[in-house]
Amino acid sequence: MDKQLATTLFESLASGIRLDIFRLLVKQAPTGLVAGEISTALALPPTNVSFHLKAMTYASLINVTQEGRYQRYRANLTVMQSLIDYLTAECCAGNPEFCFDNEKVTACCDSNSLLLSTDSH
Amino acid sequence: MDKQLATTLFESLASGIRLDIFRLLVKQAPTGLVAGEISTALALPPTNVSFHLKAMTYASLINVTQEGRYQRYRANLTVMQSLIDYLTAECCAGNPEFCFDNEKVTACCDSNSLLLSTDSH
DNA sequence: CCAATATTTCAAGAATTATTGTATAGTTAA
DNA sequence: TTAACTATACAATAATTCTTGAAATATTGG
Repeated sequence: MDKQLATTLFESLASGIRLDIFRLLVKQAPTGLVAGEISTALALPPTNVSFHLKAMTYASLINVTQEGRYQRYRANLTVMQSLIDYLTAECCAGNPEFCFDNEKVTACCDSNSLLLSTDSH
Repeated sequence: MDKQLATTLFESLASGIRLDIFRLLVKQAPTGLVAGEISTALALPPTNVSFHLKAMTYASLINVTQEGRYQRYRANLTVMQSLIDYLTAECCAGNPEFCFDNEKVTACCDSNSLLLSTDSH
């Protein structure tokens, strides 16, 4: 997870519509939804949804697969986990005592040491 | 953590400059830095840094305290932790098996149950 | 008070992003 | 093949965000 990717992912999440789309797709994992279903569920014009889906796909926040005439979108939960790891590393980095309550820091850092593999921590 | 706050925070992190500022302040926690130090460290015009600092402060991603003629900025690690919790809840929500590797899911969900207090999970 | 310093506000323009209707491309089923 | 359907591409406009220099505000030290 480099800065460029992190920035792009945050950009992808920094819109009410895109956040709605992502949360909808997480709820529908692993099946996902086709574009029309997303458009209907959020009551938005198909072109607008398509615009945001394209941006989110480019950012790798979601994936798309073709199913005949449908385009099925799924949340990319792997990259989301990487983003959480990145954010956790940013937050904890050298300063766990200011990031977490005392009673929580042990649980957090234990899980971090398991979840973070490559990062220095 | 409601959607509005989450969106605002993602917006705050969705710029290379603001991400640089935040990472710089995390590294300097808990002392923080005054505006001029940030401007110098990142080699950016003071007005531009001020613009971003204002946005980040409004979003509560950072805090500011006055020290004479200086304005000292600090990373708000508490809200960052809330954001990580929110993102974790979004990511895991109902679908831990698609979010984490099998060997990691136990560690993750254990820490989540400790870290998440109000959210249904 | 005055001069120097630190930071923000303001204003203007540049750049980017968002929204929507229309048109196009691709797919399916009869 | 044709008609219906799904989704995206395109184009135009609207809206927002970014960047920067100049001016304004506030504080300190002499």
